[in-house]
Amino acid sequence: MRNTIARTQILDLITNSKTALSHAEIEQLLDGLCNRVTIYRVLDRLIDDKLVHKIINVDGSLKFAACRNCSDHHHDSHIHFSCLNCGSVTCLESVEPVFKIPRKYKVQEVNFTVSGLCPDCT
Amino acid sequence: MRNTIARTQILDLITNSKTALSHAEIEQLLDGLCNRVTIYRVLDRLIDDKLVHKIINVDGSLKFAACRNCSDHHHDSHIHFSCLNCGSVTCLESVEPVFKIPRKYKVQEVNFTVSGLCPDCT
DNA sequence: CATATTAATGCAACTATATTGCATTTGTAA
DNA sequence: TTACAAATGCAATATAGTTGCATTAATATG
Ligand SMILES: [Mn+2]
Ligand SMILES: [Mn+2]
Ligand SMILES: [Zn+2]
Ligand SMILES: [Zn+2]
Repeated sequence: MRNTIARTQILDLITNSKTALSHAEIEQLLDGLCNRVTIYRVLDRLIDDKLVHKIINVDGSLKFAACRNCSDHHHDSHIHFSCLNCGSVTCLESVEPVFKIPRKYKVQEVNFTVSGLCPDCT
Repeated sequence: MRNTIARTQILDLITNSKTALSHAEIEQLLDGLCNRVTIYRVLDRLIDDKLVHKIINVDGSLKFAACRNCSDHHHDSHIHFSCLNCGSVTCLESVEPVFKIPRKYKVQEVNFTVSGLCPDCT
């Protein structure tokens, strides 16, 4: 795992962003720093390294956000809020929903997304 | 809204399926009954008509399942279980998660997916 | 510092999935 | 039975992500 310019920049962007970023947004922010294929590959690596987690939006689009306390395995069971107006996706780190599903299902991962209007768009 | 053969067949397939179906699965089951573009359009209409709801899977793929009690508006705030082994997606109609997010967010829709192993794959 | 090793990158081609425009077909109301 | 618009088929197009391979560059080692 090498500390390349692309990796550093992309991780910086994601870490410093208040909201989750899409591949397209990252590409635009990088402004030609690297090829779009490299962005895909760097994102994959950052996820493997537990530095970033992937969010599947309500419209099926993907967003990426920084991980907190995911050193050995991803545990982003928090809710993601997706604004239907501005398209922003925010990690609500402190909100973990409570649910109970039949014992016969073995739960491994969780993806909770709530959509509506964010504070800026209300 | 006309009652065409394609519409009837696709709705039948979805209604009678224990698990949610993807576009590809529907296409295969229909075995050439209609063009794949028609399947996309019929699915859109069925969703508009509140007869079917769309599920965004953990891998970003789409699945379609029959609605229950969604005559005037969709209210599928139940959990969906996505099996990482066989790929099946099941509506857990009775499971509605409890969560509380800051008042400044206006919630409209909800998409909860839990992944792991389904009863058949345990 | 110089060099060797191989991870990472760029590029082009390819794949998979979904959408659009338009001519034709078909369901249904009159 | 006819007229009209909804629905369909088909081809073209769009969008997103993947792959193979030659080249570049990060880092470990002497
Ligand atoms: Mn998150
Ligand atoms: Mn459902
Ligand atoms: Zn917003
Ligand atoms: Zn299964």
